[in-house]
Amino acid sequence: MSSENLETREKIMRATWKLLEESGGSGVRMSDIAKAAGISRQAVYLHFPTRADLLTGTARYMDEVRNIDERLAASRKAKGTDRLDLWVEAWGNYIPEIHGVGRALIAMRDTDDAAAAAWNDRMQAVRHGCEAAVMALKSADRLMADYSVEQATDLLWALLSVEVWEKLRFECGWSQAVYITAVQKMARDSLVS
Amino acid sequence: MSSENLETREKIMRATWKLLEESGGSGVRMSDIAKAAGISRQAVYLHFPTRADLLTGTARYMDEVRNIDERLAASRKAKGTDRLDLWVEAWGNYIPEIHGVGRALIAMRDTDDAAAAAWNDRMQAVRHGCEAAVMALKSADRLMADYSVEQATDLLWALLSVEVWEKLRFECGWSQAVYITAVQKMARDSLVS
DNA sequence: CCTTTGCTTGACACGGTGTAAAGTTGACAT
DNA sequence: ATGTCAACTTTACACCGTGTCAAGCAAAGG
Repeated sequence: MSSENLETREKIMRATWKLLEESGGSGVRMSDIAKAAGISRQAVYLHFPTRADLLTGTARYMDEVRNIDERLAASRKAKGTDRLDLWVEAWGNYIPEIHGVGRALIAMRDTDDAAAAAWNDRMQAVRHGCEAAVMALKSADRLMADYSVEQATDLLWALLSVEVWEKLRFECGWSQAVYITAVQKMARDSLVS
Repeated sequence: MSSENLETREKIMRATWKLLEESGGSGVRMSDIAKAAGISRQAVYLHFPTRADLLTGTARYMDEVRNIDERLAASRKAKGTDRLDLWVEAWGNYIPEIHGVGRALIAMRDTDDAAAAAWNDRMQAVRHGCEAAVMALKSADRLMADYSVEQATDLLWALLSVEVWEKLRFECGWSQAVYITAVQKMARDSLVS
């Protein structure tokens, strides 16, 4: 019952995840999700009061299932330039997995404050990763002279944004592997002295 | 009458422009535009059958008024590295002026094919500018060894995207001047050998 | 004076989100 | 066996923004 409750909640989030992944993050309605989860549309609203709640809930759920913390941990052990490379690789390889939900949240940002807050929150976490990588450079005295830590963090963060990933992967037709190596190189060339 | 016609059309586009600029490109409805233009909502549809038509029409109108071709021409005369710097500056300084309409078109991309096509078309023009700048580097034998012209173009194009500009200017709080110099430097560091 | 053109007014269809209320079903407790 | 509670279903509807439709009005211009 309470377990049934959790199972349904999970079914909804899995359906959301799947549909958003398949569609690239657009054109997925609440009714589509309900149908895919095998329940009524209203049941979805019973578990998630609004669309934004569903999306953020699903995003959290994905982090949990995919164990984001652990996957990003590897880069934390490295020093200096290695850390930058590993960070780019770790986050860059995580983007494709969250892309669908990310795109949906980004699309809602304009009209829905809750969605905007949820996405900003997640991106703030990414920024911390960027900052840590930049700090590692600074500690090794390899940070490009002209930039402050903050500026370098901002640049790296923008370079690693989902939007840039989308452009390169889809509009430019890059493979994921090429994306990773090119962005690693670009980060090195522009941030490491 | 036919001149009255043109005047009304222009009034609509000016209102669209103004409202989108003020709002940052979101939350502007057809009725808001009509009110701002001092006409009825239906009159807007008389001149622009759909929202996408209005946005693309306004974008074209802005190019015309702001004389984009001429402004981007300056960079075309320069050679090698200078050309890259000038191109980044020219386009980078044009972004804030088209940002409102751009944001609105980007927001419609997911649901409206016409909007997507219009925006892609404009971005393709920007890509050509990027390509020309990269070719100039190549001609001067200063293009970073590891990249093909196409790859370098893609990278520069992504770096110069409206989305990156938005992130740095608004989310990171950069000034326009800092944005220009930092992106110029980043482009040089990563594309010039 | 009559037609055409540009606009207004008011009504309405549609799609998607979110709400409200009454009904069904099954688990569990007494 | 009976009653209760929770999860879910069904149906209906409000709201908003886009886009459509039709009738009417006012002014320019033959």
